[in-house]
Amino acid sequence: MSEPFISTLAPDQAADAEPESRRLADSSERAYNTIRKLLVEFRLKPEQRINEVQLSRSLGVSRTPIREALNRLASEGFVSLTPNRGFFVRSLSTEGLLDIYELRSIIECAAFRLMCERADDQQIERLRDYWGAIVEGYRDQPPDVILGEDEGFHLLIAELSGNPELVNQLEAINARIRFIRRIQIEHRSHDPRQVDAHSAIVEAALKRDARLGEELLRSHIEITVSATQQALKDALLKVFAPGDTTGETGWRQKRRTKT
Amino acid sequence: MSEPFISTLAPDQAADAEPESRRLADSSERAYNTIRKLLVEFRLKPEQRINEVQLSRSLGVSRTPIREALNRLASEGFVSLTPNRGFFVRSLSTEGLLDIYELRSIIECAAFRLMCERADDQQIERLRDYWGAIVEGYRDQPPDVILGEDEGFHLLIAELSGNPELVNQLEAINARIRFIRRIQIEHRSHDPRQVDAHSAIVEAALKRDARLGEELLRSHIEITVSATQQALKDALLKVFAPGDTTGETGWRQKRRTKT
DNA sequence: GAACGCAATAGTGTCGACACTTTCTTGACG
DNA sequence: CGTCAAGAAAGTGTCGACACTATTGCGTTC
Repeated sequence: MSEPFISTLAPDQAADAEPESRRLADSSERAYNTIRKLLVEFRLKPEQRINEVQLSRSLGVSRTPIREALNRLASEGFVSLTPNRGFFVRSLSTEGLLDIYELRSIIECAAFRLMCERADDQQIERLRDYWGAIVEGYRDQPPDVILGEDEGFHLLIAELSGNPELVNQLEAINARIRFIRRIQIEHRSHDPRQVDAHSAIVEAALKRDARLGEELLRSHIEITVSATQQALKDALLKVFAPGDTTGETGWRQKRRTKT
Repeated sequence: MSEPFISTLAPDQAADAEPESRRLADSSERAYNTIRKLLVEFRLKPEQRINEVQLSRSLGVSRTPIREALNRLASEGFVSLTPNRGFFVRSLSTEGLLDIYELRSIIECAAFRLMCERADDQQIERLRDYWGAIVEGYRDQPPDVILGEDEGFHLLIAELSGNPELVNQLEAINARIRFIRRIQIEHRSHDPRQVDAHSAIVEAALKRDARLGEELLRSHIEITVSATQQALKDALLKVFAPGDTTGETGWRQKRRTKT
Protein backbone atom coordinates (compact mmCIF):
# COMPACT_ATOMS: atom_id res chain seq x y z
CA MET A 1 0.00 0.00 0.00
CA SER A 2 2.89 2.33 0.75
CA GLU A 3 4.28 1.60 -2.66
CA PRO A 4 5.17 4.94 -4.27
CA PHE A 5 2.47 5.04 -6.84
CA ILE A 6 4.27 7.55 -8.99
CA SER A 7 7.59 5.82 -9.19
CA THR A 8 9.81 8.44 -7.61
CA LEU A 9 9.30 12.11 -7.91
CA ALA A 10 11.45 14.35 -5.78
CA PRO A 11 9.53 17.16 -4.11
CA ASP A 12 11.03 19.78 -6.34
CA GLN A 13 11.85 17.99 -9.49
CA ALA A 14 8.70 19.48 -10.89
CA ALA A 15 8.21 22.44 -13.16
CA ASP A 16 10.70 25.22 -13.63
CA ALA A 17 13.25 25.15 -10.86
CA GLU A 18 13.89 28.70 -9.73
CA PRO A 19 16.96 28.91 -7.55
CA GLU A 20 15.57 27.78 -4.26
CA SER A 21 13.59 30.67 -2.95
CA ARG A 22 10.80 28.82 -1.23
CA ARG A 23 8.15 30.95 -2.85
CA LEU A 24 4.77 29.45 -2.27
CA ALA A 25 2.84 31.71 -4.53
CA ASP A 26 2.00 29.47 -7.44
CA SER A 27 1.88 25.96 -6.09
CA SER A 28 -1.47 25.61 -7.71
CA GLU A 29 -0.18 26.40 -11.14
CA ARG A 30 2.81 24.17 -10.73
CA ALA A 31 0.66 21.36 -9.40
CA TYR A 32 -1.60 21.73 -12.38
CA ASN A 33 1.27 21.44 -14.84
CA THR A 34 2.86 18.57 -13.01
CA ILE A 35 -0.29 16.53 -12.62
CA ARG A 36 -1.22 17.16 -16.18
CA LYS A 37 2.16 15.90 -17.21
CA LEU A 38 1.68 12.79 -15.11
CA LEU A 39 -1.60 12.18 -16.89
CA VAL A 40 -0.14 12.85 -20.27
CA GLU A 41 2.66 10.40 -19.72
CA PHE A 42 0.36 7.72 -18.35
CA ARG A 43 2.17 7.76 -15.04
CA LEU A 44 -1.31 8.13 -13.66
CA LYS A 45 -3.25 5.47 -15.45
CA PRO A 46 -6.80 5.55 -16.77
CA GLU A 47 -9.48 4.88 -14.14
CA GLN A 48 -6.91 4.99 -11.38
CA ARG A 49 -8.07 6.70 -8.27
CA ILE A 50 -6.01 9.73 -7.42
CA ASN A 51 -4.81 9.94 -3.87
CA GLU A 52 -4.57 13.57 -2.87
CA VAL A 53 -2.41 12.97 0.15
CA GLN A 54 0.18 10.96 -1.73
CA LEU A 55 0.18 13.45 -4.55
CA SER A 56 0.64 16.37 -2.21
CA ARG A 57 3.55 14.60 -0.57
CA SER A 58 5.12 13.84 -3.91
CA LEU A 59 4.88 17.43 -5.01
CA GLY A 60 5.84 18.82 -1.64
CA VAL A 61 2.78 21.01 -1.23
CA SER A 62 -0.39 20.78 0.78
CA ARG A 63 -3.63 19.34 -0.51
CA THR A 64 -5.17 22.72 -1.25
CA PRO A 65 -3.28 23.50 -4.45
CA ILE A 66 -3.58 19.86 -5.45
CA ARG A 67 -7.33 20.11 -5.22
CA GLU A 68 -7.41 23.34 -7.16
CA ALA A 69 -5.40 21.77 -9.92
CA LEU A 70 -7.59 18.67 -9.95
CA ASN A 71 -10.70 20.78 -10.17
CA ARG A 72 -9.32 22.53 -13.20
CA LEU A 73 -8.33 19.23 -14.74
CA ALA A 74 -11.82 17.94 -14.05
CA SER A 75 -13.38 20.85 -15.90
CA GLU A 76 -11.11 20.10 -18.79
CA GLY A 77 -12.02 16.46 -18.86
CA PHE A 78 -8.73 14.96 -17.80
CA VAL A 79 -10.12 13.57 -14.59
CA SER A 80 -13.55 13.05 -13.13
CA LEU A 81 -14.83 13.78 -9.66
CA THR A 82 -17.11 11.50 -7.68
CA PRO A 83 -18.39 13.13 -4.50
CA ASN A 84 -16.85 11.75 -1.34
CA ARG A 85 -14.81 9.31 -3.32
CA GLY A 86 -12.38 11.58 -5.02
CA PHE A 87 -10.82 12.19 -8.40
CA PHE A 88 -10.28 9.50 -10.97
CA VAL A 89 -8.14 9.51 -14.05
CA ARG A 90 -10.48 9.60 -16.92
CA SER A 91 -10.60 6.45 -18.93
CA LEU A 92 -9.71 6.80 -22.53
CA SER A 93 -11.27 4.62 -25.11
CA THR A 94 -10.68 4.41 -28.78
CA GLU A 95 -14.23 5.42 -29.48
CA GLY A 96 -13.83 8.50 -27.36
CA LEU A 97 -10.80 9.39 -29.32
CA LEU A 98 -12.65 9.13 -32.60
CA ASP A 99 -15.33 11.42 -31.26
CA ILE A 100 -12.83 14.07 -30.27
CA TYR A 101 -11.15 13.96 -33.62
CA GLU A 102 -14.48 14.24 -35.34
CA LEU A 103 -15.20 17.32 -33.31
CA ARG A 104 -11.83 18.69 -34.23
CA SER A 105 -12.53 18.10 -37.86
CA ILE A 106 -15.82 19.94 -37.60
CA ILE A 107 -14.24 22.94 -35.92
CA GLU A 108 -11.32 23.15 -38.28
CA CYS A 109 -13.36 22.81 -41.43
CA ALA A 110 -15.66 25.55 -40.28
CA ALA A 111 -12.69 27.72 -39.41
CA PHE A 112 -11.22 27.22 -42.82
CA ARG A 113 -14.47 28.15 -44.51
CA LEU A 114 -14.82 31.29 -42.42
CA MET A 115 -11.23 32.19 -43.07
CA CYS A 116 -11.82 31.99 -46.81
CA GLU A 117 -14.78 34.31 -46.43
CA ARG A 118 -13.35 36.84 -44.06
CA ALA A 119 -9.57 36.99 -44.05
CA ASP A 120 -7.90 39.56 -46.24
CA ASP A 121 -5.06 38.65 -48.56
CA GLN A 122 -2.44 39.82 -46.16
CA GLN A 123 -3.70 37.45 -43.49
CA ILE A 124 -3.76 34.49 -45.84
CA GLU A 125 -0.19 35.31 -46.68
CA ARG A 126 0.64 35.05 -43.02
CA LEU A 127 -0.53 31.48 -43.14
CA ARG A 128 1.56 30.80 -46.21
CA ASP A 129 4.62 32.37 -44.61
CA TYR A 130 4.13 30.53 -41.35
CA TRP A 131 4.16 27.23 -43.10
CA GLY A 132 6.83 28.25 -45.58
CA ALA A 133 9.18 29.09 -42.74
CA ILE A 134 9.01 25.68 -41.12
CA VAL A 135 8.23 23.25 -43.92
CA GLU A 136 11.83 22.45 -44.77
CA GLY A 137 13.21 21.13 -41.53
CA TYR A 138 9.79 20.10 -40.28
CA ARG A 139 10.29 16.38 -39.99
CA ASP A 140 13.72 16.60 -38.44
CA GLN A 141 12.65 18.56 -35.40
CA PRO A 142 12.27 17.00 -31.97
CA PRO A 143 8.73 15.81 -31.18
CA ASP A 144 7.77 18.76 -29.04
CA VAL A 145 8.69 21.19 -31.75
CA ILE A 146 6.83 19.27 -34.43
CA LEU A 147 3.78 19.15 -32.22
CA GLY A 148 3.99 22.85 -31.47
CA GLU A 149 4.43 23.82 -35.09
CA ASP A 150 1.60 21.62 -36.22
CA GLU A 151 -0.73 23.00 -33.58
CA GLY A 152 0.39 26.47 -34.50
CA PHE A 153 -0.54 25.91 -38.11
CA HIS A 154 -4.03 24.76 -37.34
CA LEU A 155 -4.51 27.40 -34.68
CA LEU A 156 -3.54 30.09 -37.14
CA ILE A 157 -6.34 28.99 -39.41
CA ALA A 158 -8.70 29.24 -36.49
CA GLU A 159 -7.45 32.71 -35.69
CA LEU A 160 -7.88 33.84 -39.26
CA SER A 161 -11.49 32.73 -39.08
CA GLY A 162 -12.00 35.82 -36.99
CA ASN A 163 -13.88 33.92 -34.32
CA PRO A 164 -11.94 33.67 -31.06
CA GLU A 165 -14.35 31.01 -29.81
CA LEU A 166 -13.07 28.67 -32.47
CA VAL A 167 -9.55 29.30 -31.25
CA ASN A 168 -10.62 28.49 -27.72
CA GLN A 169 -12.32 25.32 -28.81
CA LEU A 170 -9.36 24.17 -30.81
CA GLU A 171 -7.01 24.92 -27.96
CA ALA A 172 -9.18 22.91 -25.60
CA ILE A 173 -9.27 20.03 -28.04
CA ASN A 174 -5.54 20.21 -28.52
CA ALA A 175 -5.02 20.08 -24.80
CA ARG A 176 -7.07 16.91 -24.59
CA ILE A 177 -5.35 15.05 -27.37
CA ARG A 178 -1.90 16.50 -27.08
CA PHE A 179 -0.45 13.64 -25.13
CA ILE A 180 -1.78 11.20 -27.66
CA ARG A 181 -0.34 13.18 -30.50
CA ARG A 182 2.94 13.29 -28.68
CA ILE A 183 2.96 9.56 -28.38
CA GLN A 184 2.16 9.26 -32.02
CA ILE A 185 4.92 11.58 -33.12
CA GLU A 186 7.43 9.92 -30.89
CA HIS A 187 6.59 6.61 -32.40
CA ARG A 188 7.62 8.12 -35.67
CA SER A 189 4.55 6.92 -37.37
CA HIS A 190 4.23 10.42 -38.70
CA ASP A 191 3.34 10.07 -42.30
CA PRO A 192 5.40 12.12 -44.79
CA ARG A 193 2.21 12.77 -46.73
CA GLN A 194 1.10 14.90 -43.81
CA VAL A 195 3.69 17.51 -44.67
CA ASP A 196 2.33 17.71 -48.21
CA ALA A 197 -1.16 17.92 -46.80
CA HIS A 198 -0.32 21.14 -45.02
CA SER A 199 1.14 22.56 -48.20
CA ALA A 200 -1.97 21.63 -50.12
CA ILE A 201 -4.12 23.29 -47.49
CA VAL A 202 -2.13 26.49 -47.89
CA GLU A 203 -2.68 26.28 -51.62
CA ALA A 204 -6.41 25.98 -51.16
CA ALA A 205 -6.39 28.92 -48.80
CA LEU A 206 -4.56 31.09 -51.34
CA LYS A 207 -7.19 30.16 -53.88
CA ARG A 208 -9.90 30.74 -51.30
CA ASP A 209 -11.31 27.40 -52.22
CA ALA A 210 -13.29 26.60 -49.09
CA ARG A 211 -14.69 23.35 -50.37
CA LEU A 212 -11.33 21.97 -51.38
CA GLY A 213 -9.71 23.12 -48.16
CA GLU A 214 -12.36 21.48 -46.04
CA GLU A 215 -11.94 18.25 -47.93
CA LEU A 216 -8.17 18.35 -47.50
CA LEU A 217 -8.49 19.07 -43.80
CA ARG A 218 -10.96 16.30 -43.33
CA SER A 219 -8.79 13.67 -44.93
CA HIS A 220 -5.71 15.12 -43.27
CA ILE A 221 -7.31 14.59 -39.92
CA GLU A 222 -8.63 11.18 -40.84
CA ILE A 223 -5.18 9.97 -41.75
CA THR A 224 -3.92 11.34 -38.48
CA VAL A 225 -6.59 9.41 -36.63
CA SER A 226 -5.68 6.02 -38.02
CA ALA A 227 -1.98 6.61 -37.53
CA THR A 228 -2.71 7.72 -34.00
CA GLN A 229 -4.84 4.73 -33.19
CA GLN A 230 -2.03 2.42 -34.13
CA ALA A 231 0.52 4.40 -32.15
CA LEU A 232 -1.81 4.51 -29.19
CA LYS A 233 -2.30 0.79 -29.16
CA ASP A 234 1.45 0.25 -29.11
CA ALA A 235 1.99 2.82 -26.40
CA LEU A 236 -0.69 1.45 -24.15
CA LEU A 237 0.60 -2.05 -24.51
CA LYS A 238 3.95 -0.77 -23.41
CA VAL A 239 2.55 1.16 -20.49
CA PHE A 240 0.34 -1.59 -19.20
CA ALA A 241 2.98 -4.22 -19.10
CA PRO A 242 1.61 -7.71 -19.71
CA GLY A 243 0.67 -9.38 -16.46
CA ASP A 244 0.19 -6.10 -14.68
CA THR A 245 -3.13 -6.57 -12.99
CA THR A 246 -3.81 -2.89 -12.81
CA GLY A 247 -3.73 -3.02 -16.56
CA GLU A 248 -7.47 -3.55 -16.69
CA THR A 249 -8.08 0.10 -16.40
CA GLY A 250 -11.11 0.77 -18.42
CA TRP A 251 -9.39 0.52 -21.69
CA ARG A 252 -12.42 -0.29 -23.76
CA GLN A 253 -13.97 -1.48 -20.57
CA LYS A 254 -17.69 -1.15 -20.17
CA ARG A 255 -18.68 1.19 -17.44
CA ARG A 256 -19.73 -0.40 -14.24
CA THR A 257 -20.92 2.63 -12.38
CA LYS A 258 -24.58 2.67 -11.74
CA THR A 259 -25.12 4.65 -8.56
CA MET B 1 -16.96 49.53 1.36
CA SER B 2 -19.03 47.43 3.68
CA GLU B 3 -21.92 47.80 1.33
CA PRO B 4 -23.32 44.34 0.72
CA PHE B 5 -22.17 43.95 -2.83
CA ILE B 6 -24.69 41.29 -3.63
CA SER B 7 -27.76 43.09 -2.46
CA THR B 8 -28.94 40.75 0.26
CA LEU B 9 -28.49 37.07 0.24
CA ALA B 10 -29.23 35.20 3.40
CA PRO B 11 -26.65 32.57 4.26
CA ASP B 12 -28.94 29.73 3.37
CA GLN B 13 -31.25 31.15 0.85
CA ALA B 14 -29.13 29.48 -1.74
CA ALA B 15 -29.70 26.30 -3.67
CA ASP B 16 -31.99 23.51 -2.61
CA ALA B 17 -32.92 23.93 1.00
CA GLU B 18 -32.84 20.56 2.66
CA PRO B 19 -34.55 20.61 6.01
CA GLU B 20 -31.84 22.02 8.17
CA SER B 21 -29.39 19.23 8.62
CA ARG B 22 -26.17 21.20 8.66
CA ARG B 23 -24.48 18.85 6.27
CA LEU B 24 -21.29 20.32 5.04
CA ALA B 25 -20.56 17.75 2.41
CA ASP B 26 -21.28 19.62 -0.76
CA SER B 27 -20.63 23.26 -0.05
CA SER B 28 -18.52 23.32 -3.14
CA GLU B 29 -21.29 22.17 -5.39
CA ARG B 30 -23.78 24.53 -3.83
CA ALA B 31 -21.33 27.42 -4.05
CA TYR B 32 -20.81 26.61 -7.70
CA ASN B 33 -24.49 26.69 -8.45
CA THR B 34 -25.10 29.82 -6.46
CA ILE B 35 -22.21 31.79 -7.89
CA ARG B 36 -23.11 30.72 -11.34
CA LYS B 37 -26.61 31.95 -10.74
CA LEU B 38 -25.26 35.26 -9.54
CA LEU B 39 -23.29 35.58 -12.73
CA VAL B 40 -26.19 34.56 -14.87
CA GLU B 41 -28.42 37.14 -13.30
CA PHE B 42 -25.86 39.91 -13.57
CA ARG B 43 -25.80 40.30 -9.80
CA LEU B 44 -22.10 39.98 -10.28
CA LYS B 45 -21.35 42.35 -13.09
CA PRO B 46 -18.91 41.99 -15.97
CA GLU B 47 -15.30 42.83 -15.08
CA GLN B 48 -16.18 43.18 -11.43
CA ARG B 49 -13.56 41.83 -9.10
CA ILE B 50 -14.86 38.97 -7.00
CA ASN B 51 -14.16 39.25 -3.31
CA GLU B 52 -13.80 35.78 -1.91
CA VAL B 53 -14.24 36.80 1.70
CA GLN B 54 -17.47 38.65 1.09
CA LEU B 55 -18.77 35.83 -1.06
CA SER B 56 -17.96 33.25 1.54
CA ARG B 57 -19.76 35.28 4.17
CA SER B 58 -22.78 35.70 1.94
CA LEU B 59 -22.99 31.99 1.29
CA GLY B 60 -22.15 31.04 4.85
CA VAL B 61 -19.22 28.81 3.99
CA SER B 62 -15.49 29.18 4.15
CA ARG B 63 -13.33 30.33 1.30
CA THR B 64 -12.24 26.85 0.32
CA PRO B 65 -15.43 25.74 -1.44
CA ILE B 66 -15.75 29.24 -2.89
CA ARG B 67 -12.35 28.91 -4.49
CA GLU B 68 -13.13 25.45 -5.80
CA ALA B 69 -16.27 26.76 -7.40
CA LEU B 70 -14.48 29.75 -8.87
CA ASN B 71 -11.80 27.53 -10.32
CA ARG B 72 -14.43 25.48 -12.06
CA LEU B 73 -16.15 28.59 -13.32
CA ALA B 74 -12.81 29.85 -14.56
CA SER B 75 -12.27 26.70 -16.59
CA GLU B 76 -15.70 27.15 -18.05
CA GLY B 77 -15.03 30.73 -19.01
CA PHE B 78 -17.43 32.45 -16.65
CA VAL B 79 -14.69 34.17 -14.72
CA SER B 80 -11.00 34.74 -15.21
CA LEU B 81 -8.18 34.39 -12.74
CA THR B 82 -5.29 36.81 -12.43
CA PRO B 83 -2.55 35.50 -10.15
CA ASN B 84 -2.38 37.27 -6.83
CA ARG B 85 -5.21 39.55 -7.81
CA GLY B 86 -8.10 37.19 -7.81
CA PHE B 87 -11.09 36.26 -9.89
CA PHE B 88 -12.90 38.63 -12.19
CA VAL B 89 -16.29 38.35 -13.79
CA ARG B 90 -15.73 37.81 -17.43
CA SER B 91 -16.75 40.71 -19.58
CA LEU B 92 -19.44 40.02 -22.08
CA SER B 93 -19.57 41.91 -25.29
CA THR B 94 -21.96 41.77 -28.17
CA GLU B 95 -19.20 40.56 -30.42
CA GLY B 96 -18.43 37.77 -28.04
CA LEU B 97 -22.03 36.77 -28.16
CA LEU B 98 -22.01 36.57 -31.92
CA ASP B 99 -18.96 34.37 -31.81
CA ILE B 100 -20.58 31.95 -29.41
CA TYR B 101 -23.69 31.70 -31.51
CA GLU B 102 -21.60 31.12 -34.58
CA LEU B 103 -19.90 28.28 -32.78
CA ARG B 104 -23.26 26.92 -31.80
CA SER B 105 -24.41 27.06 -35.38
CA ILE B 106 -21.35 25.15 -36.50
CA ILE B 107 -21.83 22.43 -33.91
CA GLU B 108 -25.53 22.03 -34.54
CA CYS B 109 -25.28 21.93 -38.30
CA ALA B 110 -22.61 19.27 -38.08
CA ALA B 111 -24.72 17.33 -35.61
CA PHE B 112 -27.68 17.44 -37.95
CA ARG B 113 -25.62 16.20 -40.85
CA LEU B 114 -24.22 13.33 -38.84
CA MET B 115 -27.67 12.49 -37.55
CA CYS B 116 -28.94 12.21 -41.11
CA GLU B 117 -26.10 9.86 -41.93
CA ARG B 118 -26.15 7.68 -38.86
CA ALA B 119 -29.44 7.66 -37.00
CA ASP B 120 -31.89 4.91 -37.79
CA ASP B 121 -35.54 5.63 -38.56
CA GLN B 122 -36.63 4.85 -35.05
CA GLN B 123 -34.31 7.48 -33.66
CA ILE B 124 -35.46 10.13 -36.08
CA GLU B 125 -38.98 9.34 -34.97
CA ARG B 126 -37.94 10.05 -31.44
CA LEU B 127 -37.07 13.54 -32.56
CA ARG B 128 -40.41 13.93 -34.29
CA ASP B 129 -42.27 12.66 -31.24
CA TYR B 130 -40.33 14.87 -28.86
CA TRP B 131 -41.30 17.96 -30.78
CA GLY B 132 -44.79 16.72 -31.51
CA ALA B 133 -45.46 16.32 -27.82
CA ILE B 134 -44.64 19.89 -26.92
CA VAL B 135 -45.36 21.92 -30.01
CA GLU B 136 -48.94 22.77 -29.12
CA GLY B 137 -48.63 24.51 -25.81
CA TYR B 138 -45.07 25.55 -26.50
CA ARG B 139 -45.47 29.30 -26.48
CA ASP B 140 -47.73 29.40 -23.45
CA GLN B 141 -45.25 27.80 -21.09
CA PRO B 142 -43.30 29.75 -18.49
CA PRO B 143 -39.86 30.89 -19.65
CA ASP B 144 -37.91 28.19 -17.88
CA VAL B 145 -39.97 25.49 -19.49
CA ILE B 146 -39.66 26.98 -22.95
CA LEU B 147 -35.94 27.25 -22.51
CA GLY B 148 -35.65 23.69 -21.30
CA GLU B 149 -37.75 22.29 -24.09
CA ASP B 150 -35.88 24.24 -26.71
CA GLU B 151 -32.53 23.12 -25.38
CA GLY B 152 -33.85 19.58 -25.22
CA PHE B 153 -34.80 19.68 -28.86
CA HIS B 154 -31.40 20.80 -30.00
CA LEU B 155 -29.61 18.47 -27.63
CA LEU B 156 -31.58 15.55 -28.96
CA ILE B 157 -30.25 16.27 -32.42
CA ALA B 158 -26.76 16.29 -30.99
CA GLU B 159 -27.40 12.98 -29.28
CA LEU B 160 -28.70 11.42 -32.44
CA SER B 161 -25.48 12.42 -34.16
CA GLY B 162 -23.93 9.58 -32.20
CA ASN B 163 -21.04 11.73 -31.03
CA PRO B 164 -21.16 12.45 -27.32
CA GLU B 165 -18.54 15.14 -27.71
CA LEU B 166 -21.03 17.17 -29.68
CA VAL B 167 -23.49 16.81 -26.85
CA ASN B 168 -20.88 18.02 -24.39
CA GLN B 169 -20.01 20.97 -26.55
CA LEU B 170 -23.59 21.97 -26.99
CA GLU B 171 -24.24 21.65 -23.29
CA ALA B 172 -21.26 23.85 -22.55
CA ILE B 173 -22.45 26.41 -25.04
CA ASN B 174 -25.95 26.31 -23.64
CA ALA B 175 -24.61 26.90 -20.18
CA ARG B 176 -22.81 29.99 -21.35
CA ILE B 177 -25.70 31.57 -23.16
CA ARG B 178 -28.54 30.28 -21.06
CA PHE B 179 -28.97 33.42 -19.04
CA ILE B 180 -29.06 35.49 -22.17
CA ARG B 181 -31.62 33.25 -23.71
CA ARG B 182 -33.65 33.50 -20.55
CA ILE B 183 -33.59 37.23 -20.74
CA GLN B 184 -34.66 37.05 -24.32
CA ILE B 185 -37.54 34.73 -23.68
CA GLU B 186 -38.72 36.77 -20.74
CA HIS B 187 -38.77 39.83 -22.89
CA ARG B 188 -41.21 37.96 -25.03
CA SER B 189 -39.37 38.82 -28.15
CA HIS B 190 -39.68 35.20 -29.00
CA ASP B 191 -40.66 35.03 -32.60
CA PRO B 192 -43.61 32.77 -33.49
CA ARG B 193 -41.75 31.77 -36.61
CA GLN B 194 -39.31 29.98 -34.37
CA VAL B 195 -41.92 27.38 -33.57
CA ASP B 196 -42.42 26.71 -37.25
CA ALA B 197 -38.68 26.54 -37.68
CA HIS B 198 -38.49 23.59 -35.33
CA SER B 199 -41.24 21.84 -37.22
CA ALA B 200 -39.46 22.44 -40.50
CA ILE B 201 -36.27 21.03 -39.05
CA VAL B 202 -38.11 17.88 -38.05
CA GLU B 203 -39.43 17.60 -41.58
CA ALA B 204 -35.95 17.85 -43.00
CA ALA B 205 -34.75 15.20 -40.59
CA LEU B 206 -37.50 12.83 -41.64
CA LYS B 207 -36.46 13.33 -45.24
CA ARG B 208 -32.82 12.97 -44.23
CA ASP B 209 -32.14 16.14 -46.12
CA ALA B 210 -28.93 17.25 -44.47
CA ARG B 211 -28.41 20.24 -46.65
CA LEU B 212 -31.89 21.63 -46.06
CA GLY B 213 -31.71 20.93 -42.36
CA GLU B 214 -28.41 22.72 -41.99
CA GLU B 215 -29.78 25.70 -43.82
CA LEU B 216 -32.87 25.79 -41.61
CA LEU B 217 -30.79 25.51 -38.48
CA ARG B 218 -28.47 28.24 -39.59
CA SER B 219 -31.21 30.72 -40.25
CA HIS B 220 -33.08 29.59 -37.14
CA ILE B 221 -30.07 30.47 -35.06
CA GLU B 222 -29.45 33.69 -36.94
CA ILE B 223 -32.93 34.91 -36.19
CA THR B 224 -32.42 33.99 -32.57
CA VAL B 225 -29.23 36.02 -32.51
CA SER B 226 -30.78 39.24 -33.69
CA ALA B 227 -33.74 38.88 -31.36
CA THR B 228 -31.36 38.16 -28.55
CA GLN B 229 -29.15 41.12 -29.25
CA GLN B 230 -32.10 43.44 -28.94
CA ALA B 231 -33.26 41.81 -25.73
CA LEU B 232 -29.77 41.92 -24.34
CA LYS B 233 -29.39 45.61 -24.99
CA ASP B 234 -32.59 46.31 -23.12
CA ALA B 235 -31.63 44.08 -20.23
CA LEU B 236 -28.19 45.53 -19.83
CA LEU B 237 -29.51 49.03 -19.87
CA LYS B 238 -31.79 48.02 -17.06
CA VAL B 239 -29.04 46.35 -15.06
CA PHE B 240 -26.51 49.10 -15.45
CA ALA B 241 -28.76 51.86 -14.34
CA PRO B 242 -27.93 55.19 -15.97
CA GLY B 243 -25.50 57.14 -13.84
CA ASP B 244 -24.20 54.06 -12.14
CA THR B 245 -20.46 54.55 -12.37
CA THR B 246 -19.76 50.85 -12.10
CA GLY B 247 -21.70 50.61 -15.30
CA GLU B 248 -18.52 51.07 -17.29
CA THR B 249 -17.66 47.49 -16.80
CA GLY B 250 -16.05 46.41 -19.97
CA TRP B 251 -19.21 46.45 -21.95
CA ARG B 252 -17.62 46.84 -25.33
CA GLN B 253 -14.63 48.23 -23.55
CA LYS B 254 -11.25 47.66 -25.10
CA ARG B 255 -8.95 45.59 -23.01
CA ARG B 256 -6.43 47.44 -20.99
CA THR B 257 -4.39 44.58 -19.64
CA LYS B 258 -0.90 44.45 -20.94
CA THR B 259 1.18 42.85 -18.21
C1' DG C 1 0.55 71.97 -5.62
C1' DA C 2 2.14 67.57 -7.67
C1' DA C 3 4.95 63.48 -7.61
C1' DC C 4 6.99 60.21 -4.98
C1' DG C 5 7.63 56.88 -1.43
C1' DC C 6 6.12 54.63 2.76
C1' DA C 7 2.97 52.71 5.98
C1' DA C 8 -1.52 50.62 6.73
C1' DT C 9 -5.08 47.98 4.97
C1' DA C 10 -7.42 44.67 2.20
C1' DG C 11 -7.18 40.38 -0.16
C1' DT C 12 -5.22 36.22 -2.15
C1' DG C 13 -2.53 31.69 -1.74
C1' DT C 14 -1.34 28.08 1.15
C1' DC C 15 -1.22 25.31 5.18
C1' DG C 16 -2.36 21.95 8.96
C1' DA C 17 -6.16 20.23 11.48
C1' DC C 18 -10.54 18.13 12.07
C1' DA C 19 -15.20 16.21 10.86
C1' DC C 20 -17.41 13.16 8.11
C1' DT C 21 -17.60 9.34 4.58
C1' DT C 22 -15.97 5.37 2.30
C1' DT C 23 -13.22 1.31 2.33
C1' DC C 24 -10.76 -2.32 4.46
C1' DT C 25 -10.04 -5.62 8.29
C1' DT C 26 -11.30 -8.63 11.61
C1' DG C 27 -13.98 -11.63 14.10
C1' DA C 28 -18.44 -13.61 15.43
C1' DC C 29 -22.20 -16.26 13.86
C1' DG C 30 -24.77 -19.21 10.73
C1' DC D 1 -16.36 -22.36 5.12
C1' DG D 2 -18.96 -18.41 3.80
C1' DT D 3 -21.67 -14.24 5.27
C1' DC D 4 -22.32 -10.45 7.60
C1' DA D 5 -21.45 -6.70 10.93
C1' DA D 6 -18.80 -3.80 13.74
C1' DG D 7 -14.70 -1.41 14.33
C1' DA D 8 -10.32 0.46 12.39
C1' DA D 9 -8.03 2.70 8.83
C1' DA D 10 -7.75 5.54 4.90
C1' DG D 11 -9.28 9.40 2.44
C1' DT D 12 -12.15 13.36 1.19
C1' DG D 13 -14.46 17.96 2.27
C1' DT D 14 -14.22 21.96 4.89
C1' DC D 15 -12.47 25.21 8.07
C1' DG D 16 -9.77 28.99 10.42
C1' DA D 17 -5.30 30.89 10.55
C1' DC D 18 -1.20 32.81 8.70
C1' DA D 19 2.20 34.32 5.10
C1' DC D 20 2.69 36.88 1.33
C1' DT D 21 1.11 40.36 -2.31
C1' DA D 22 -1.43 44.18 -4.13
C1' DT D 23 -3.76 48.45 -3.19
C1' DT D 24 -5.04 52.41 -0.87
C1' DG D 25 -4.24 56.49 1.82
C1' DC D 26 -1.17 59.69 3.87
C1' DG D 27 2.70 62.42 4.70
C1' DT D 28 7.06 64.15 2.85
C1' DT D 29 9.85 66.39 -0.42
C1' DC D 30 10.76 69.18 -4.34
